Amino acid sequence: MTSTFGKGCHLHLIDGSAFIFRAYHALPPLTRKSDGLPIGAVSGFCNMLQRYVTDNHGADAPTHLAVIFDKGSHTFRNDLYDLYKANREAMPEDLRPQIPLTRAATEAFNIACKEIEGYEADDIIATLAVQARDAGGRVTIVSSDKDLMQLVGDGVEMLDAMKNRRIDRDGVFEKFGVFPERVVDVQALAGDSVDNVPGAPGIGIKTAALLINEYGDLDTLLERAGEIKQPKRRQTLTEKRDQIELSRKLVQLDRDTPLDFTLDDLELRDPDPDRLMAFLAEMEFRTLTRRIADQLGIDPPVIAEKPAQETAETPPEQPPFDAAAYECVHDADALRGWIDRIRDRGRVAVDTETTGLDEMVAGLVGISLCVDAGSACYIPLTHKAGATDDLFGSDQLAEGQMPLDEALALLKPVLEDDAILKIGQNMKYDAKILARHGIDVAPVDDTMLMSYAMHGGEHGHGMDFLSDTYLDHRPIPIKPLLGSGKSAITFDRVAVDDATRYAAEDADITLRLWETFKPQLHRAGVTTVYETLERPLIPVLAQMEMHGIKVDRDTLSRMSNAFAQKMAGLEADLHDMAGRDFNVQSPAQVGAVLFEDMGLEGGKKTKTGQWSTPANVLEDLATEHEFAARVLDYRQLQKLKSTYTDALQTHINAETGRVHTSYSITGANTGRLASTDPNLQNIPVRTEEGRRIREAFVAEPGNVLLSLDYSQIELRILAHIAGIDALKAAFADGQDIHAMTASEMFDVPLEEMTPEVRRRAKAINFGVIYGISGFGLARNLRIPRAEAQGFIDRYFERFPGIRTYMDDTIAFAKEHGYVQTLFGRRIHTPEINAKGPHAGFARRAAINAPIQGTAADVIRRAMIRMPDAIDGLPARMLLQVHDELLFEVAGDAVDATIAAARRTMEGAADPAVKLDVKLTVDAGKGSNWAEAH
DNA sequence: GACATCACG
DNA sequence: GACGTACGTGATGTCC
Repeated sequence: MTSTFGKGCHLHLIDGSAFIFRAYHALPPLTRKSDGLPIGAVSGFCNMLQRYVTDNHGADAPTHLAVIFDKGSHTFRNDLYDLYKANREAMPEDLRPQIPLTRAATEAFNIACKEIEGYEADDIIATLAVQARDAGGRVTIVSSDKDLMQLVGDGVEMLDAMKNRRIDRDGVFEKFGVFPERVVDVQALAGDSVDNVPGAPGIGIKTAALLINEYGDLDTLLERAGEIKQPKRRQTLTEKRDQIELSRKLVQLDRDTPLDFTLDDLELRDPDPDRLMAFLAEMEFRTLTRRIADQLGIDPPVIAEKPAQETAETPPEQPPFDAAAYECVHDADALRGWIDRIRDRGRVAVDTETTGLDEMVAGLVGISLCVDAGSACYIPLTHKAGATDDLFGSDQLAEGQMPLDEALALLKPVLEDDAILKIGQNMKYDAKILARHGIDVAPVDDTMLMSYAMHGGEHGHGMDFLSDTYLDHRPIPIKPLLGSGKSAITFDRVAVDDATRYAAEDADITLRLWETFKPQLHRAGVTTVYETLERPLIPVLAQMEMHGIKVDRDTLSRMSNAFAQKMAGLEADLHDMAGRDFNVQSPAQVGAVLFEDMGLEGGKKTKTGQWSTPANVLEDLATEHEFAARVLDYRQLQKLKSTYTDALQTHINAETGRVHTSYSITGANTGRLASTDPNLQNIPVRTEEGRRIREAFVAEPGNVLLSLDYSQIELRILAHIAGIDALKAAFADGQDIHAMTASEMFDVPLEEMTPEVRRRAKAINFGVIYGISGFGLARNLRIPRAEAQGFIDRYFERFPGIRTYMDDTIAFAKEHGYVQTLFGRRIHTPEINAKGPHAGFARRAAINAPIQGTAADVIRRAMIRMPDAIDGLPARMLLQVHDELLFEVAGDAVDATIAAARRTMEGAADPAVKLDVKLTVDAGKGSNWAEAH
């Protein structure tokens, strides 16, 4: 029987974050012996919890106890002020994986462990403290955070566990110069640099307390600010009134946080010895396990002295693969059994089987699940009965399958449960398939993204390769099941037995890869990259892809017809000029006409022995020869028609009327995204004719397309990374960066700059980013190689930091086998120590990767924050084109959306990286993409 | 399926 | 002294 909280009860509330950080900083970086998982903070946390419970037996002993944690990074305070806590340092790499373990530790001690999405721990503490006080009980808040001091009084005290000092009303007065009732007023004026609360500039705690004590409270002070004698203070309080009142809202704790539990749920409980011992043993805390076992009067469990693993590649011990052991789930009872096991384990590998690769169209055929290595099942859902050529049975569902709706209804609570981790290989695919059936999968882990974070640049990240490499197991190939060519079938035509072996194995492999990769992430130093740049991108991209962009078929169709007509005319002209028929689309045949029939000099052959006729060669010939000019015209139209105006029409989704690209998170080694099916990152823009294709990308009626793009982001990042003061200054002054470079290099004053000189400097600026060579620049500018080399020498002379950056980067790559972005993304450069021409490529790629990769990281960060930033606005993020984000927004919210999106993009590096160069974003709007860009 | 070409940042 | 040479992508058509 539990009693009701009231007089005589004493609630202790532990600020979980404070405990964790103290434990982290108090202890050396210990790691778990068996696998190297960092465990120091968890160890310290457990020690502190254990001591707290056993040492508190006197008059202040708790009758109720809870550890309160923060949850989610976005709270109502971010809505009030988006810079709230914006300058907080990123969490240390080796602490991040320990956070969930501290919650597990609290639960293992059988202490109430509470957190509420969207609220800070301080608000929950405030609410509980007020409830307990109102019920007539005592409260001890275990924290030294001054933000909590506003709660002290009437039986509420704070305990600074570090100094073992209790803080009452007098203690608060000592700290703030006012009693708890007025602490918020003082904080509103003084601000807080740690949480980035602005306050009143120039006023600290001392002055704030003085003013509050003189005028009584903040409202009175602000009302009567005009009476203040000191002119500076008077001006500040008058002019910064809004900022001060905002600051008050930020520091005021919410005492009405909605709680899904009561004070009575926090009653002190004895730990369950088995559970506690199991946890401590799993963490391999030998000393602590023994000490607590002694206290509980039980025998400590034996913790095996497992040797540290030899290499990071050694997979954990796992049972052999056994396709015969996979279960085919036919009914609800069997599925419930699996769901119980999933809930038990708190995690599950999931894989969906579908009728195709286009997630917007493909039908769901079955789902496979795996809870432990070797223990997997397949749930067939929409397999068709009989042979494919069976005229009568072919569209009937096969027997022994659960109704789709019933299976999904059972799975939905699990797939959406916050406490159950869903593991996938390329989870964005499965998430989109399930989203079309009303299931919002979360939280997720993705083995493909883990591999990308650890091994980007080393190899691909497909499941077959990963399984072969890291599990030493070749998966069942899909080819024999589906066939190929004309006779290929879709997965719903695969026999259920075969499907079970194939699909369940995929889930099994995924789980084993996860068990292999998870502990390796921090050893590879990429936990933060995975957690902040990869994993959170999954739902963001899934939403963008599912929303799609409206493309007007009529516009494209009309353009296709116009192109076809022009091309037919050009083709006839070209045949006339050649004096014979030939295929204009064949470079080899064009070359034959030019260099054989017409006998032109200077033709080069490709490595396969065919005539080479790339655009730059034809351009050189075009001044003299009409034929070459017409071939170029033809090729441009051919490209626009086949790749864009024709192909895009086939990508318009029949249901949505929109085009849904698919972004590959792991597609580019540098961290850039890649867009496929269709590629919407290479829609023409550089020529007038091509740009018109963008007119077909339109907003819905009443809406507008917005385009926001980073201005010169890679050059800005180069200026920061290489520390080029002249470039930094030019960006700070908002100068034309290419003109500045030209002026500096060629000694031409800015006001006398010619377009030609500027063009050369621009080519050099870009060349630098790409790992410039005299040959490459010469070809690009069509100048003699010696002259190009002269420009480069001059450039390095004027901006010596560039040379240093290049040399240092290559030296780093040679030593470590990878280079890094400012955010810690690692791009491996396996060829850097190779001999021969390979090395040249690898060197230039190594020089480019930190720059291109940092820019890619920046826009990823912006994209991940964007849904929150535009929350509440009638706006959607549609596309990403490397340095550009495209939005669709209702006409009346254009300005608000531009403001929110620009702020998010320009501040995307903060707080993890403090750039020496500000990022600026240009915005455009219009009814179509051509206008908006 | 490799190659050449060309669209984008 | 020669070698090849701007970075990162995806889609299309030819040719074998």
